[in-house]
Amino acid sequence: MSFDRVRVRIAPSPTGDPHVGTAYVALFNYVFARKHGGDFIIRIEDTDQTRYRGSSEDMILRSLKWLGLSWDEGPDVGGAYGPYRQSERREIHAKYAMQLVESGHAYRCFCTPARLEVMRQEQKAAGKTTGYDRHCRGLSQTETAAHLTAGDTFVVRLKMPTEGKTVFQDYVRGAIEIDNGRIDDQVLLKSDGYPTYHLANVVDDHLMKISHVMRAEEWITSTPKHVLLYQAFGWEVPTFCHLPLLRNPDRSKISKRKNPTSLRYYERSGILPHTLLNFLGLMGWSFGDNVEIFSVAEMIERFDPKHIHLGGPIFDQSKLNWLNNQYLQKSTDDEFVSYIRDQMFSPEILKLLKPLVCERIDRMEQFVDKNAFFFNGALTYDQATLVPKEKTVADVISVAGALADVLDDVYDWDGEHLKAALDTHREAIGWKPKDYFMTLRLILTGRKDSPPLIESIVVIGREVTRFRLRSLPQLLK
RNA sequence: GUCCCCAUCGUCUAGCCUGGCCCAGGACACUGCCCUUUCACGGCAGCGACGGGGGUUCAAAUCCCCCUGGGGACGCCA
Repeated sequence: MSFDRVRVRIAPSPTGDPHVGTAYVALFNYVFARKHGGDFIIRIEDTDQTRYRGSSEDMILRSLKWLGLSWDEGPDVGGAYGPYRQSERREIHAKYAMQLVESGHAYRCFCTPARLEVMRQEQKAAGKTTGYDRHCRGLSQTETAAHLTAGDTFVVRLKMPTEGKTVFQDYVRGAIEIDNGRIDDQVLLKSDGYPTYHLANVVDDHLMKISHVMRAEEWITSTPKHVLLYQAFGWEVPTFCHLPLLRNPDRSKISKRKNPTSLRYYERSGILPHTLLNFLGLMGWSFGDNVEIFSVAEMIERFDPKHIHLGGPIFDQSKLNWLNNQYLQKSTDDEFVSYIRDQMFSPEILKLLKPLVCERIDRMEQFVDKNAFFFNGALTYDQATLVPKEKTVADVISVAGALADVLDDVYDWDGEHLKAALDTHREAIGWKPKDYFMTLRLILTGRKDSPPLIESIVVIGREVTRFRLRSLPQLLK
């Protein structure tokens, strides 16, 4: 291999909560980099303007710092190969895309999203695999020029070979091959001028001298596209290593609807950062010698991606709890004090709580009992009081589920947006305000005498709110 | 549906590459007992798996093939 240095990266997309899957991939990359004295890099892949959330990048970096995974280059610390935010690299990506157009490896496509949608529908109806029909691939220079002068928007697509097969070596899986005929003419540059993941990823990995691409298994199918892209550019292909996907208890790809996925949830619920790292290290990998409890430093000593078990591990909360308990028991007095003080009763949380709780307590002694729900995860419910007259348990469960969906779409977790979302949802389902808000109050705070609902939800946070809403069906069974 | 990946206790896994030491080891969960004024911790014990079928071999959890099952991908999302 001619990469003279191990350089790995994680490429999170700032579209929401910091994800436990990001931490998982980050851990393995981090450990691999440290093991080989290489570099661990964070690159923010914010090329999707429709899903971009401003606060997300900060939260992701914050959560990774909380975990103690430090990076050598990234959007906040810079580095020799920056910028590390793809939105700031648009000109670079556009330049390389046009370079491929000129070299004949790519072409402009003027098909509208509407046309593509119709095409896909037809393909689906005919029972075929969906894929671009290469309508614009054969466009003549004059036809292209006509579109251009007409001001038609276009995307740039990679011209995939129609014959032969593309093979790449996965570091843990061995050779993986796919017939070129089934690889789509991938969009490289979107009509808004932003690159797609495929282009940006390959270009940036090359420019940043990434030697090993360790990412989740879901990328296997598109890896041949990436390989073909490297070849079109004439660049050396890095080593690919696809990690297994974390799973929900039902074995589907881990998702926030079925399992808490936010790192902030684990932080808020009092899982220690080194517990989570240790636990993640147990997913698909084992230390050996029947040792289950180990530090990241110890993991670095033993780690070898070759020994990754490829079955997708279920992210099971009960073993995580056991592990955390082990660490809690082992902690020193000072450590324990700082865990509780910094992670549970942090000044940030207490300051948020102050305006909500102050007028409702006289002696401070009442604080803990009256406000336990701000710190708890799951609550217990009394069905009789939870369900309004004229409503059933099933009604409440369905409202909770629907509301969880609604709140997943609320990107700005503040009073204003939450109020709007709740009002809209309440009207949509036609519940009386009194029933709706009291039921919600009981579900989310567990008591009737809690501080104002919306403000409370803001503090409880997105993760715990979702958790209470989503876990309600089990609790009412 | 098509393609790709995967397959050991309910769960996380060891063993598989380099077949015999495996009638499969550890951990979580669960059950029982012990410790204990309670709960928890801790200790001990128990329950519990090589998906199925063909090969190869003196010998297969380990190698090969098929089936089945699970997952992923099929976007101007990453």
